[in-house]
Parts: sequence; structure tokens; C-alpha cells
Amino acid sequence: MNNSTQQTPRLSSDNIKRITASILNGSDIPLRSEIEQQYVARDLPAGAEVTRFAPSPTGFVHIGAIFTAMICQYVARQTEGIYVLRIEDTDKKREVEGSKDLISRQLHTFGVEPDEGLQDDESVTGDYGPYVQSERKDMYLAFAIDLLNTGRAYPCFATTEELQAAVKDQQSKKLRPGYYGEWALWRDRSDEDIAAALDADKPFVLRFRSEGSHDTRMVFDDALKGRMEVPENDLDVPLIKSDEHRLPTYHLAHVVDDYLMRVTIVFRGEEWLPSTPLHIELAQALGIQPFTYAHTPVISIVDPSGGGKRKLSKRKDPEADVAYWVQAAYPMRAIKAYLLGLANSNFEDWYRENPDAALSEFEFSLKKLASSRSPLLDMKKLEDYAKDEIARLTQEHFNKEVLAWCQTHDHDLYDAMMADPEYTKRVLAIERGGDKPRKDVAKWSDVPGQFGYFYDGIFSERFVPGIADALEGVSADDQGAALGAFMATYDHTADKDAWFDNMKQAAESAGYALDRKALKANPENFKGGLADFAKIIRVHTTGKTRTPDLYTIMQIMGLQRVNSRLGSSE
RNA sequence: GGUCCCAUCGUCUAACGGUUAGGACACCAGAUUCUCAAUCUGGCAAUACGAGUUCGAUUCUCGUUGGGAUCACCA
Repeated sequence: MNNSTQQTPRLSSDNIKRITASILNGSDIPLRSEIEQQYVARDLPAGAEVTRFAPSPTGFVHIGAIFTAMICQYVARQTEGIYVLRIEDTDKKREVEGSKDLISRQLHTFGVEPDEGLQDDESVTGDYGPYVQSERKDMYLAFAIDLLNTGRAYPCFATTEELQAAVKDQQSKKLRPGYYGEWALWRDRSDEDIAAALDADKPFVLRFRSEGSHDTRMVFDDALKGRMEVPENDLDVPLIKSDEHRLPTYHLAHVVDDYLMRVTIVFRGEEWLPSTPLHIELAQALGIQPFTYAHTPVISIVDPSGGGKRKLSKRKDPEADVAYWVQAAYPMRAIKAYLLGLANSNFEDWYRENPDAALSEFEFSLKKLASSRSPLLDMKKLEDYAKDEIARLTQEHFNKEVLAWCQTHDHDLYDAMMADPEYTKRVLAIERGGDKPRKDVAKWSDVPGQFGYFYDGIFSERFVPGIADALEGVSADDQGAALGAFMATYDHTADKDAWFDNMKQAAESAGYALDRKALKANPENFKGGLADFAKIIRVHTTGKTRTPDLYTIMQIMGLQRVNSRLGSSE
């Protein structure tokens, strides 16, 4: 590739003036050199990396975005660098109202808030802003005009139809599709043609004039994937769009911003890998030192309908949107731990050895991230992390989280819990603590289903209706008989062993086998085993088939509740 | 179709060219005087295929197959 900035402009100076005027549309913008003076080199220790996370405000935050943001944060933090958040809102059509705030809020809830850029309280920090691309329009224009002046950009008046027709033509001729070489409709048009189009006030995009050749190969080093050898770019991509906003495309915006913001490593999804030669050429055309790129894997999911993996999509997979994770209220630490494990496989060992350490203490390694295929989202494994995480919480912390969640998500339960704090305290302490805490709760939204039945109002409203289903196949008479037998022997003051003996006795008298062998030998002689009997009692007490130890539950509930739930036959 | 990336248990992955190919999640079985969970113990389970280099290949090379990404005035 030859040094392009020396290229003689191919457009007449008159046309360049008119194009510039059209793009500027009356506004007055600074020169590129003036802009550059404002963005001085950062004062950072040697080896410090400046990373940036650059989402588009499309209304939701992808779980993969958190993954990338985390990587940006770790790398910046560990090198004493800076992690910046930049909003890429150059596509006004796709922009969703309120997304910017949503993004910074979500980053905050995941603890990956940026060092620079929009913060979750809507303030902006940093001296390299603005950090929203639409507010940086003048800069892109200044660089684009620079390109126009050096002959590396030109206007293209082709209509969508013309462009589509060309692609169709290419396809029928089995040629590579795209706007390049002789297929670049306006690349070598005469000044007269361009002047005429300008006279006619036709809309135009400003295109890059590529000097690359698809037949020549170039080499660049990806920080994660290593040495890449690929064909040069030869596409004359649009740099400035034709609509009234005159905003840049991603390509120009990326190069200009990361240059001005003094970014040192560009982390982005690996879907950008193929356009990297273009970005390198663009940077060179602008006389900018190309960046170090690090193309990160994209988190995928198994397509239930197809066979293979595919990208997590917003429409098909609720898990793709972090709003889902927040809504379900998984502990953030668990999500981050899971994600970290995906990024660095040695994390799991570290995490096991340092269960109480702050995640930020983990020594993140770019090298370990280098595994380049996109991992599959494993919700089961994530839940495992989450259950562990919650089980490890101190009782106090656990109670606090439970109440906090209920307060904002389940007012009825919250009120019930707060009505009797001592009772609630005992309820929440069931089978917690000790060496093997119960792991029923993977996410805070599990709480109502897990503890709701302890509260009479909640029990009758939400759990009683499910009793019939849970006991499907057991006749009402048998249920009544079992309850009757149980209550006949029930002694609330009995200790666990006595309680259990009583239950066995009740079961036997109600016609259930205590001896498994006897049941197996003559099933017709019994209504079932002790387990079946216990199930009836359990379901009537809790509305559930799966609960902690029944004795403990009854002790906590108190005699009155036990009586009211099991005493009468209804 | 062109280009690029990738290929170890179902999943995430580990293994200076020499390991009985390891771990985690999931799954299965047994134990834990009731259910479920948890816990403990055990188990199932992988180097896509074919050549080549080598004393020796999961590891290096080539080919095949398979998967993924990309080819917009979206990012």
C-alpha cells in the first residue's frame, strides 16, 4: 500500500469545495489539526492500556456486552490504564429512546462502570469526550474532509437500486459482491459528472477510496488470535452517510474516536475481524498509527430447532438480554464469576481457592482468553455458581438480600415477613449455616416460591391452589385419613425422633407400609410407603412436594399453623 | 459462493511432542433411620476423519469433513 496522504486529489478543487459545503450544510467546524490539539496524549504509567467498551443504544444490553465490558475493565485496571464507555449512536434509525441510561445503569448493576464516559447517575467523567458519537459529529466531518482533500474520499451518488443491481450482476457473474474496483460506480467519475450530480442536488455518501487489492495479502497481529494473514481491503465503504444528520459509519467513527481518545487496545466482538483490514487501511490513509485489536469470542447458545450453535439473539433467547438476569435477580457476583470462567479457564480454580476474595483480585490474563471459539451459554452451570454464592452468604446478608428483593418485587410477601420479624428470621435460617447449607435459591426471584408458604395469607393465596395437583392420584378420602391419623398422634412438643416415631405410627395406622420389603412384596396390602404418607402431610403443610425437613418446618410454624393446615379436613 | 476463524467428554475447558487424556457443570448409581435439596462415594463420557513428519502426535504439516463469522448509508 503506498502512502496515500501524498496522493494528488482526483477531484477538482471546485468540486471539493462544493462537496465540503454540502456536507457541512452551513455549519462551521474546526480543522482536523485543531481537534487533534485538544486531545493530548494521556499521562499514564508505561504499559497502561486504554480500553473502551462501545455499545449501540438499541434498547437492551446483551450478556456478551457485559462480558466484553468486564474484559475492558480488567485489562485497564490491571495495567493502571483507563476503561472508557463510548456510546455508538450513529444509526439514528435503530436508536431506542432511553438506551444510553439503560446501558450505564446495567453496567453499574454488574459493577463494570467505566472510568470515563457516561456514569449511572447520568454525569459524564473524562477529558476525552464527548463520549457519545452523535455529539462528536464535527470531528468525523473534519477527518472526512481531510480525506476528501487528500483524495482518499469521494462522493457517491448511486441509488440503492443501482447498488442492488450491481450486486445482482456480480452474483450472476459469480463475482465477489461489493463496491470495489470497476464496480465502484462513482470512484472514477469525471468532475463534470460529479458537478452535474451536485447541481441536481442528488444525495450522496462520502466513500473511502481504497487502494488495497484483494489479491494482495496483508498481515496484522490480533492480541488474542495472533498473526492474521488476509487479503487487503479493496472496498470503497461509505464514511459519511447521505441523510441530513451526516453522521459517520462505524468504520470512520471507530478510527477517529479511538485515535482521539488514545485507546490502545480495541476490544470488540469477533464479528469485526473481517473488516479489520479496512480499518487498518483507513487509519493509514489518515496517517494514524493502526491500533492493536483484540477480537473477543461471542457468547452463543445451542439452537434448539437447528443443530449448531448460533449467536444469542434478543428475540429468541430471553437470556441474551441482561434485563432477564437482573429481573430474575441472579447474584451479580455469580454471573460475573461465570463469565470470568468463560474468559479465563483458570478462574474456576482460583475461585475455589479464594471463595471470599473480591473478583477484582483475580489476575486476568489476555493469553488465556485467546481460545477463540465462541462459548455456549450454560445456564445450569451459572445456576450452580449462583446457588453456591447464595449459600455462602452470611445469615445476616442473606436476610437482607431476601428482604430487599421482596420489598421491591413482592410487596405482599414483604409485608407478611415484616409483620413478624422474629418468625421470618427463623424461617430464613432453615437449614442454612453449618457445613452443608441448603442450595435451593439460585436467584432472588426464587424466594417467594421457597419461603412464601410460611405466611398464612400467601399460603392460602398462592400455595393452596396447587395442593390438588401435587397430590394428584391420591383420593380426598385417603388424604383426609392420612391427615387425621397424623394429627391424632401429633405432639408439638415432641423432639425430632419422637415426632418421627409418631409419624410412623400414624402412617401404619392409616394403612401405609413402614417396611419397604413388605410393601414391595405385597403392594396391594398398603396405600403406599412412608414416603407417600409423608408427601401428603408435606403438601398440606407447605403446598409443595419439595421442602426442607418437615419437622423443622412444623416447629417453626407453630402448633396453631399446623393445626389450621392439617387439622380440618378441607 | 468468496474471505477469515475454529475443531478434546453433552457443555466450558486442561494437558514444554512422551499423561491410565485431567478438572468443572450436567447426567447415572449407591449412601445419608421420610420427600426434595444439599452432602459423600462411585460411574458414564472426548482428542471429527485421512495422510504425512517423528522412536513417539491431542499437540507440528497437508487434505477432507463439520461448525462459526463476514460480504449494508447496522454496529
